[in-house]
Amino acid sequence: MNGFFEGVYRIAAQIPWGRVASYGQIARMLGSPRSARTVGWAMRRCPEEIPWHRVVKADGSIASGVLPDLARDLLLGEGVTFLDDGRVDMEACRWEPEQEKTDL
DNA sequence: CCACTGACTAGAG
DNA sequence: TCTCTAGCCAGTG
Repeated sequence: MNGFFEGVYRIAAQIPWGRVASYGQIARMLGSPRSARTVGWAMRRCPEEIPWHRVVKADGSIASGVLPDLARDLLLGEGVTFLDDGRVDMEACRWEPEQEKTDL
């Protein structure tokens, strides 16, 4: 079973503590910037080894189907900052896999 | 094999 | 600022 979703799991599992990634971002890493839906589809069957709560939408809001309250609680427990709108502060907690934030 | 659906995203009206 | 559409991959009926 070597497909798109396997790469999704691999990347999602690499999300560090206190960081969040968007579906589109993961899709981009896999080489398919438009396959964000497939990423979400793969995450729908996310194994226990996948920190699904660290995967949010591009605007920082928690994806549907997921337990929003649980995800928010987990993220808050990891020190992830939230906006006044109740969305994750992507600008502050965005996971940069290939970027070292050299001079941000 | 064809059509629909899904935890999404970005652009256009 | 909100709503709608098109694109993507994989699975199910």
